[in-house]
Amino acid sequence: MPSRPDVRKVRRRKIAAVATIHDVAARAGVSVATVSRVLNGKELVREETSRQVRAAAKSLRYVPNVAARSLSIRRSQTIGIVLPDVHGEFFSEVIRGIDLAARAEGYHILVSGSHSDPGQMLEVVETMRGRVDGLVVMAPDVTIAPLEELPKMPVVLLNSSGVNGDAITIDNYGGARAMMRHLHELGHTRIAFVCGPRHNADARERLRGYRHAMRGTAAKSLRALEWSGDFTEESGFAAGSRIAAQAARPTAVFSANDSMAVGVLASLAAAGIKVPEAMSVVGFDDIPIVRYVAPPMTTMRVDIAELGRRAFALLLDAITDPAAHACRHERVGTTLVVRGSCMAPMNATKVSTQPHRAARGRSSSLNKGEVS
Amino acid sequence: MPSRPDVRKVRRRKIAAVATIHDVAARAGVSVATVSRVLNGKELVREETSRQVRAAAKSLRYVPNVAARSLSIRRSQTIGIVLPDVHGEFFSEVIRGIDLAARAEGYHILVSGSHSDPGQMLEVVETMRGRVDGLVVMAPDVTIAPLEELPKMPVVLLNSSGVNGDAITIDNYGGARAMMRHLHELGHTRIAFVCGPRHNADARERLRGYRHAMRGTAAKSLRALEWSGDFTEESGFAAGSRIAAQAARPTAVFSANDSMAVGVLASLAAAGIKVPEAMSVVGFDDIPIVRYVAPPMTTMRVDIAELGRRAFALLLDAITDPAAHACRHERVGTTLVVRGSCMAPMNATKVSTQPHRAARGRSSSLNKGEVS
DNA sequence: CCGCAAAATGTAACCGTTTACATTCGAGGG
DNA sequence: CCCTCGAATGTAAACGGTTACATTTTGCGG
Repeated sequence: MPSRPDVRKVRRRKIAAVATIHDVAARAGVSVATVSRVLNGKELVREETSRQVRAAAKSLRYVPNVAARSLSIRRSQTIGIVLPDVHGEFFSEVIRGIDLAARAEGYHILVSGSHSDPGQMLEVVETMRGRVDGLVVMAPDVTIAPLEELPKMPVVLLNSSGVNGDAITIDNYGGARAMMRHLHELGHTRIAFVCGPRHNADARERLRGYRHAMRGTAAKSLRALEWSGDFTEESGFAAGSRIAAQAARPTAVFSANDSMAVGVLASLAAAGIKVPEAMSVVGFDDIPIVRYVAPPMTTMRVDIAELGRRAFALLLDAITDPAAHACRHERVGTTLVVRGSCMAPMNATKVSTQPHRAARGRSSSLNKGEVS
Repeated sequence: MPSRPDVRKVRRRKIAAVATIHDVAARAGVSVATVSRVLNGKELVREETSRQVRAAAKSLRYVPNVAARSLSIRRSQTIGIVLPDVHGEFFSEVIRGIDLAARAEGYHILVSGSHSDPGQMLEVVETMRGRVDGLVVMAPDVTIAPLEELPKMPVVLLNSSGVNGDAITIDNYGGARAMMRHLHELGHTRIAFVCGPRHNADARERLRGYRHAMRGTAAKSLRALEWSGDFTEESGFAAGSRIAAQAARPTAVFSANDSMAVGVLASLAAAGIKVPEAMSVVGFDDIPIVRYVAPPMTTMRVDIAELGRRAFALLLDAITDPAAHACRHERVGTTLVVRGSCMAPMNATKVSTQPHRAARGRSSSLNKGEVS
């Protein structure tokens, strides 16, 4: 059966609609090794040969087969991003930041979202094995523990409480303290707080910052000023409604994130409570929309895209040299953005009229007034 | 040199930290073919053997190497999503919709955003070749023409004007008509329109719907009622400010998307014009935030996640059977969501008090009042 | 007990690269 | 003119699966 091989060859060639490195080699009159060398630009090749190869590749519209390449070099030039339920501007900003940074380095990104429980997340991570060189995992409310089982794959955690690996977090505590300082300086003492999800790391830190700041004030029954929420507009609306219905209202409401603050604003409007005259409202994150609610909202800006950028940078370092890579925990700062949603309470004297200093720590800086 | 091969073998085995199909085969005492058969569940294997193989795989924590698999079967089980500059809730919703649908079918998604010009997009698409089995391309303002060059890769266009391939679009025209009908029935005749980007397909269709509806009215100098915008809050704010400054103001403003409508709302608030008493404002898209602005906004809902889902379904069909696949152009409907941002103009009589019918065509339906 | 089809399993080619090592080429020194 | 030594290039073995085809078992009627 000397004809069998030929039959196969022919069939294969027909199926292969795209040129392979062999076709390029044949066309250029060189070997596949040379083609590979030219195209990867690593080793010595005569200029003349190089030109011919490049010409052949172009004329055949040759594009290397990525699967074969990854198989051979054991790298996929792709990183995975695993997110909890993807929605809202926060996540899309993170993706955007990573995407930009990754593309600049020739990396692709594989995205998977909508994971509420660790089990499902782990499953997805499993299916990503071999497909990605590293992972950015955003799991603000699950422990990292299950991820530890992953074999030899660089992972960067976003906004997680895990401390054993690479991680990038927002300076939530510092930001919350800075916001409280701002409110205090305006003269507020009865400040309510709308909490985020109980198991969310960001939410917890913001709450911690709030509580720390409240400790020094004269307000009694502090817990009575805290309202539960889950980072959604709805929950903010609900909390705001309850606050509005109170007899002795606080003079300011600090919401653990902007989405809830928007909900608070809507509920106060519905209750006929004027903002900021009757009550000040502030948020956290500086999502784009808060600039356009009425009144424009004072908030702590978090540079989310920067978060993504830094995460990729860290991951890339871990990927390129796993041995030399030292685990790091970076923190991105926050910036106070003052808009129209707060003012000094009606019958209270301002504590201080001079501009307050930048928030404690290098990671928080101050920015009065609208930013571009 | 009989020892060379051995040296290699040993080195390889050390490097290979993860088990391969050969390891599983050895452990189970069968051939690799059998392991492959068991794991893919396609062909006949004795139950007993199957059990052993599965046990061996589990004990070795075997995970197939995707690169090898793609190389062999010429499929990557991955689809690519190419978007223009990724930001805002719209894009994250699209991704979410596709992600959910894709995961259910065992597909992964490779995302690339932030492409403003066709050239850059084409470049990205090129680097995705071989990495993905198909593409969802969202290019509302570039022609499909350059994408035609792509060799044999299924592509589904989102919100594009190209008509030659698979595509999914929003029923922008029908939605705009339905919204205008709503405004007319409230008694509005002088209705301003804030346009989207000039080359954006969605924006154009919405404008077309608006213009068609205005044709029948008594309003003269129709173009004077149209204001330019680019889908951003800023541009909406700017347009709103100019409208507010006019002598003879319109009684309603129809914004080509919600983001701009939010900007319009903010500008009217700043100008002291009450909404909806002095002026009605409506948008398009029903992004989550518009429920929480003051007043809550009336808008045309677009089920964006559904858009993503449908896009994936179409793509999957094209991928699984390219030959039998017939190019389709699907359209997703819109739904009127009435909230508090519009009412009958002050000194005008309502044209009709009876509830209007569903928008013309099966793709638009009517929904009065808040939806869940 | 034999023969034989069907079922189960094994063998090895192939997918398209990369790359260690082998080979060839050409120039300069002896 | 031969030898040596780099530089340039070629050869072929991986990478880890899938699968067509070959081979071995099984089950069963005769």
